[in-house]
Amino acid sequence: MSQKKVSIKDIAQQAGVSTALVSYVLNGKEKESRVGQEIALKIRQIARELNYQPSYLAKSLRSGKTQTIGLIIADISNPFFANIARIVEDEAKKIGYTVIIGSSDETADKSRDLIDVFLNRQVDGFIIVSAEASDEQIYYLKDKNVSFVLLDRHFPEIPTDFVSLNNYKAALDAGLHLLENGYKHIGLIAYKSGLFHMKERIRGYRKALEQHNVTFRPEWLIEVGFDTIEQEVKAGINAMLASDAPIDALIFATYRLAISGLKYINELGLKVPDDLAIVSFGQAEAFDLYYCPITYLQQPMDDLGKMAVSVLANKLKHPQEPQKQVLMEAQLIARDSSRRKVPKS
Amino acid sequence: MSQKKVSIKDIAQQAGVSTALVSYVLNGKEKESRVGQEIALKIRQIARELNYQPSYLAKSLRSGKTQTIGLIIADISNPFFANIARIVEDEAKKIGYTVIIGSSDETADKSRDLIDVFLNRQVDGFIIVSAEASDEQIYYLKDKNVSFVLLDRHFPEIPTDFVSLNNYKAALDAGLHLLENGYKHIGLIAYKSGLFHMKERIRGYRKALEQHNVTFRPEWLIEVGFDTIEQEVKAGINAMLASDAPIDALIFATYRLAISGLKYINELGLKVPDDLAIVSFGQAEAFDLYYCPITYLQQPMDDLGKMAVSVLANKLKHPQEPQKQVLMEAQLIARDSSRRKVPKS
DNA sequence: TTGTTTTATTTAAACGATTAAGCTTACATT
DNA sequence: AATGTAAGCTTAATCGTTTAAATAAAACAA
Repeated sequence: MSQKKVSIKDIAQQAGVSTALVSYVLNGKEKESRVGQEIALKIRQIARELNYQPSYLAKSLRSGKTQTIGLIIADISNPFFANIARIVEDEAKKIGYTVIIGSSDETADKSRDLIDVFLNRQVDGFIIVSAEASDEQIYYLKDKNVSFVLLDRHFPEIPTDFVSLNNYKAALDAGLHLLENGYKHIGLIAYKSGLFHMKERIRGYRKALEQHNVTFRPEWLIEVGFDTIEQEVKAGINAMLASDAPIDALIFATYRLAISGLKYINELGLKVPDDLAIVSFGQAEAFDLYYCPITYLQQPMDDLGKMAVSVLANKLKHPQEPQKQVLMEAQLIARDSSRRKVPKS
Repeated sequence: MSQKKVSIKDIAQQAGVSTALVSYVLNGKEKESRVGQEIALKIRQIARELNYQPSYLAKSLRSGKTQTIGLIIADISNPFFANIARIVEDEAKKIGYTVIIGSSDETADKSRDLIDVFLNRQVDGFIIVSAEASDEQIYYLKDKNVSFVLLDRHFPEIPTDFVSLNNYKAALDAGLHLLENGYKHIGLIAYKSGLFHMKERIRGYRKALEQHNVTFRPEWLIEVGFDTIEQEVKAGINAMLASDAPIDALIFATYRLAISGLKYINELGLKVPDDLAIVSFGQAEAFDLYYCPITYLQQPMDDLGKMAVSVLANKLKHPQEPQKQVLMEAQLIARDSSRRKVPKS
């Protein structure tokens, strides 16, 4: 960078005053600090002429605030989170915050690393999409008295601010939708996870069956590990189909599971929805492109992102206010993959 | 944040020395600055005990370096760029840099905004995926003597460092692949763009036709505007099919165009590849999921991202070294959507 | 005139680090 | 004894801001 930055000092020199005056004027404190009218005007003028840009570094060092938010998401290669990231970024910029993003890749270790790096960078607060087994980190942050908001996933046993989805209700809706359309043997493929949002999805699914007096079969529920999706999804679908009560409908608890599952369903030559109805969480271009458009639970990404920023911003301004816990509703977008069941001839 | 940060001063106090010594020791300059053995040990010990974390802000203010890279990408909601972002972030972290990401959403205005915000944040350098008509910004940066590397897109008339794809070669390969598999009437859907990478793709496509002595038809080449993809793609495909020489194969110049085009091809009830063979740039889960897996040009995202970071890092260390201009090759992944043409019976 | 306010401005410390330069000792050399 | 020099520290300036406190000058009151 060639042109050495112009500082408050340069302006002061030009105007023939002290740096203090310049600071007062440029921060709009001329009234409180009783700065003269014409000198204020002159300072503003010179600042404009020199194209003065205040140093965030110096400001931050002094104030202890960096106007920076650390966003830790579980997986940036997942379009859902990528979009959330973009929304958070836009929203934060509107209120004068810069966002630094990190992807934990669903591991607690990386997540902890990121938290440390970001704390070192003196972020003012965090928005976090928690990874598996990262609850200890939440305690850590609470302990340090750092402001944060959990997004999309939260820990019911830890009192925190959060913005998340009513996953129970969403899964319940998905199940009821299928049942009402005539499907009785409904499977669910979920992640093997201790995270609450996943458990809630399972709970909702089971509640739907219960409400329609369908007896749950253990082989209908498959929980797969993060790093063995491919194999376990295949094995799971096989088991569901080989059951005494083979499934006629399948719910995927996440977008990624759906992609994996649909690939395999294609391989098997099964026709959606005649052989197997489908509903999935999340949304993806892939769902539109599929020969039979996939019914999905639309998560209000925009609202989730915006709300998270707003809750955090508020928390930063008023640290003592009570915690905000927001649950949003997903919307079921019904399409061909779950259309009313036609009895096989 | 409750526990007030521990500073170099606290350590100095505990050790009963001046802050200078602490700084020397903690920066490994004990030799040059002739610090006593045991006092050095003691300082290190105390630093560890107090869990000292240096303040980036103070360091940066002093040094003028923030160890931060600004990454400006054209569109974070595009999985290709989202992945690039992730790779850049990981790679940068390895060498001690933090990345702040901004999405220009393919507009020069937002891109300029981001550059200003990031400059204000004193990023050490930029990695930029340029938006349309943003060449003036590149001059601006050059003028300011800011270090940057262009990624994926560059301006041939402006001498800069860049890491990009051999788009000409990639498109040529795509065309030749189709021609060699028996397709003669090949269309291309591209963006209406002044950007070089897009022009190169078109040039490569036309070169392929030329090499096989296929006379190019104007209606085979459709260039659509960013914000009218849907309609123009439809109209374009219609025109290509209604031609005197209707197309039997279609190349999409980007992933997003492919998604849009394939949806419409589905609507039309055309069968891939029997009615229409397909090759697309970019890669997407959607391509795998399609009933007929789509042939695509695999961009070496990993290498692109890593190389960009490495070129920038080098530039930051040795600003005077000659510019690095890297062109990488895409790999054609042949799948069913472009399999050898079977003459219609 | 003297004292009290009010107004306008400057001084200087602080944020947390880095680093050139200066200051003591101790010891070796002449 | 005088001088040189190396070792081991400390001092203080600096990066660019903010802001409490001090100061100076002007305005007003008694």
